[in-house]
Amino acid sequence: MVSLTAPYVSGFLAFREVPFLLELVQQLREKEPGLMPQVLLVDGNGVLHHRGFGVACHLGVLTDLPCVGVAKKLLQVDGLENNALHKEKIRLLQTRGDSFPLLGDSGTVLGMALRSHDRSTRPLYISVGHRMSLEAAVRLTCCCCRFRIPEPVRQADISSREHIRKSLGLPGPRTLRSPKAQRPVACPKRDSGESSGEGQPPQDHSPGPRTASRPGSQEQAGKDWQ
DNA sequence: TTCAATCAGTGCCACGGACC
DNA sequence: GGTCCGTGGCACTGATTGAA
Repeated sequence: MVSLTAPYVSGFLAFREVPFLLELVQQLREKEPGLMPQVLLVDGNGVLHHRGFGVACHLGVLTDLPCVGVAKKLLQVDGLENNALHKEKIRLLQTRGDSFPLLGDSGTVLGMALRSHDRSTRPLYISVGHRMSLEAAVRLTCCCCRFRIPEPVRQADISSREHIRKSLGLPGPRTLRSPKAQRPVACPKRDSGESSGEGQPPQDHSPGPRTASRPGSQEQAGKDWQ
């Protein structure tokens, strides 16, 4: 379990999470070199980013491993918008493996929208992170999909949530899905009062807002799935 | 200048539906 | 009928914008 001290800033996810991911990759390289992944699937964007250098690029460059950015929502950069035309293109994705390029106003293809599962109507947004072509990234991601989310990312997400629950002593999933009161109030709004009240999760784990650190969300990706 | 509303990106969770 | 998964919605952040 790691504690994220850097605040979340939209578009700067890499600065918040990459140091921890890099450390884990380095630990793996030293202690279990046989388990080193050949490719990293990152829950985030690569070149599909405001500055063309998202978290997948950061991690790929620092680890020198091939890296793919897999986003679940469209990052609206370089003229890319989740508008009616985009939704129409999504609608035309009929079966698993169908995709269309994400062409920015600058004329460059920033990534691909991929239908990863027959039952899924929402695409994944694949972008190049490091040392990999877009076509290979799309093929690899598609091959990793049992469901909509690539299995490495999905398993990492499930494992991290379970780890958090155990660490915080929270009940398992779907056992205490109480109404909003149970939702952790990370940081009360400006003048909403300091009365945090009960029903709050333990505070010592989280130095800042959005503290529920998600250890191993991305880093697990490469470890478990090769 | 201050405050409220809005925006975009992200994480979390309840709900509905598919599958066994 | 129970379990599992995807989707949509809500809450959070900082930035931006417009009104008072």
